[in-house]
Amino acid sequence: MAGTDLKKLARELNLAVSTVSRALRDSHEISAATKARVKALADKYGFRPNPHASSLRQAKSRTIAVVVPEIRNNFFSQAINGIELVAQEKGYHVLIYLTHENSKQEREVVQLLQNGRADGLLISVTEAESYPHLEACREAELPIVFFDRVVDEIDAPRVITDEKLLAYQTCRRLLESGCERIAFLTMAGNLSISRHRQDGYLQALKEKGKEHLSIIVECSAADDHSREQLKKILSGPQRPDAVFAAVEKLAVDTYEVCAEMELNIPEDLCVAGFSNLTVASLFNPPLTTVVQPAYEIGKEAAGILFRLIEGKKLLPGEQKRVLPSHLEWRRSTAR
Amino acid sequence: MAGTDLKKLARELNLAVSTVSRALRDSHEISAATKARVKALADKYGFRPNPHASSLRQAKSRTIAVVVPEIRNNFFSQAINGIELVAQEKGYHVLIYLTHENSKQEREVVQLLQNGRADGLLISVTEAESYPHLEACREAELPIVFFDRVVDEIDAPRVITDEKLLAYQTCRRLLESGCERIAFLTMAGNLSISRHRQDGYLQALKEKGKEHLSIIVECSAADDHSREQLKKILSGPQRPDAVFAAVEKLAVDTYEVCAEMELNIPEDLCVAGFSNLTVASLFNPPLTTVVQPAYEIGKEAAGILFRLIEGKKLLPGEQKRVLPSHLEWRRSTAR
DNA sequence: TTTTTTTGCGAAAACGTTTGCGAGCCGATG
DNA sequence: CATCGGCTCGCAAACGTTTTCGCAAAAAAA
Repeated sequence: MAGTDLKKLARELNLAVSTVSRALRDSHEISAATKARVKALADKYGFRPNPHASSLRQAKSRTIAVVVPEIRNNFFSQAINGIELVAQEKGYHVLIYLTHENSKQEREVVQLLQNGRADGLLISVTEAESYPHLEACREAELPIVFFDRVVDEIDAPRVITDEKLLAYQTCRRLLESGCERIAFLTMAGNLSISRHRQDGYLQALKEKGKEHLSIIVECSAADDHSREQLKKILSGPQRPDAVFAAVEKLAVDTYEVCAEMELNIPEDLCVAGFSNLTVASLFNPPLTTVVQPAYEIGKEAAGILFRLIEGKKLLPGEQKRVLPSHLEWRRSTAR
Repeated sequence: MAGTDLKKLARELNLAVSTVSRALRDSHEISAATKARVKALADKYGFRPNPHASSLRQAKSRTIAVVVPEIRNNFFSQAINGIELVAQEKGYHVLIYLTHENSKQEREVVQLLQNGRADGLLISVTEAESYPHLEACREAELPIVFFDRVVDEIDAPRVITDEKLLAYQTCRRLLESGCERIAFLTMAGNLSISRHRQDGYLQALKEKGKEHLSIIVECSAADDHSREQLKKILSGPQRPDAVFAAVEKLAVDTYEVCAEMELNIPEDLCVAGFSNLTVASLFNPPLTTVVQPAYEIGKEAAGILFRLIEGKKLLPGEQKRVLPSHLEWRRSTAR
């Protein structure tokens, strides 16, 4: 019922408000008999303590916030799935904020969390020159855990993947199967993930002595821009014979551009990329992907955040957790 | 800063707490001069009013809750995208709850919202015999708006699509292009969307006088079960020559089962289905889909919810809003 | 001038919980 | 018998806002 509060219960039971409160929270200083009486009535009315009053009094919200660039992205939606699972187990609530790759929005949103709205923050950052809002969280003693897109300068636990390794392995295999000119497609790029993946790409080239053949294509977040970029590259004089996409969207864009330009994958162009598309194997041709354990990342990050919130010591490996991705080699890279 | 509250500001400015509060909220009874003084200091400290105190006092949380069966589903993640956009514009926060198609969880989660944690609820329900928790919301005067999966018995605004029409059109076109035995794949079924889509399917069959050839396959939510079901149907004596999937997952399952059974789409089996996969055109073969305007549904539903929250009158069409889907006819249904 | 209105601000009560402390009561212990 | 300690429970103070009311002083009207 809407209008039930402790006062009403207390009146009806001839008890003090404090007694009712304690009874409901199973305090040891309340007799079993009254506990039963209280709980019975509370049940009857379907009483739920007002969360704002509780949060105000206890200075904790039983709520965590998740900030991600976007949600129409399998990686993030899977991660959120993991996060929500853990949160629900813990009896916590989950606030979601989307920044749409806009660092100003990210700043504003994070500011809103400072004053107790959330007990902790899980964030996959968007690109920016600096992150004062995250520093502010540290000062406000709001626990943060990064996942996937981290910022190195800020001292907070992070859950990431061995992306550099997998970028390296993927590119090496491309080279070994005969690709000569691999283009690396990346989002505008000072992001941790872009850097790491690019490092892996370059390492593979270097190892094969083909560093001078590197082609790095920076695509902006704008929808059409990346396709225009791609078209230019693919119709240029020295067309690459493979592309390695740092993010899912760019792999998909490549397929679309190839269709438009009537290029055949993999004959004319091998395509591989980081992606959590569960349907990559249904593509024409099936798309070679590096898939990250998004769900596990979410669970892991949430788990660490809760340990922080509960003031527990972090386990040795938890300050920087690296989860293994894996490579699904499919026909889009068959030479 | 963490420890800034009205009291601190008031002390430092030689003002009363109430004056500071009013100044920050641009009350007309505060002079421009003091407003400026107050705001300057508040800015300096980066003061944010404690949301729990505000919510407690004002009996509103500036938060809405979104309850969906799952998030690893393009329809829902796109819808959430739209919802979040509107909410952020309005300065509202968004709580997310996943029910994983579990009606008990849905009930529990919705109970938690009763006591002011959220000012409104956007829900796409999971199947259940009854929905007492939603009735309770109405009694608690918590505004609800349904989207996509609605429950007819409950009197609340709903945003849906013309799914029956599109199911009908799709099946008709399948029949007209020569399919004889169309199987309708659906999730366990008393859900509004299942019923409506099935109605469209049956209507098409009836119109062509083939109602007796209907094949309705109820697949459970369990992952493997639906594939087993499919295999049985497709290896039976009277194999269907087309399937129409009521939900995305079943269309994908069909592709996988066909691959396993070495059935060719569309030669051996036409496939179509409701789906918001943006990459359906990249499938092998490109998948014919009925795509719903998920993003717009989210925006629309959120808009209506806010009108409810703000106590405004609903516009005539808003009690039941039907948005148009559209059919993307592709090679998976080419005969 | 006096009266009324307006302007700007302060004191204090609320919102619904949780919690420190103290009070009464009981049985047990000295 | 006096004291003590353990059980239950009530009183009241918090938590940080918002808001009602009231009160002066200044401005306007008389």
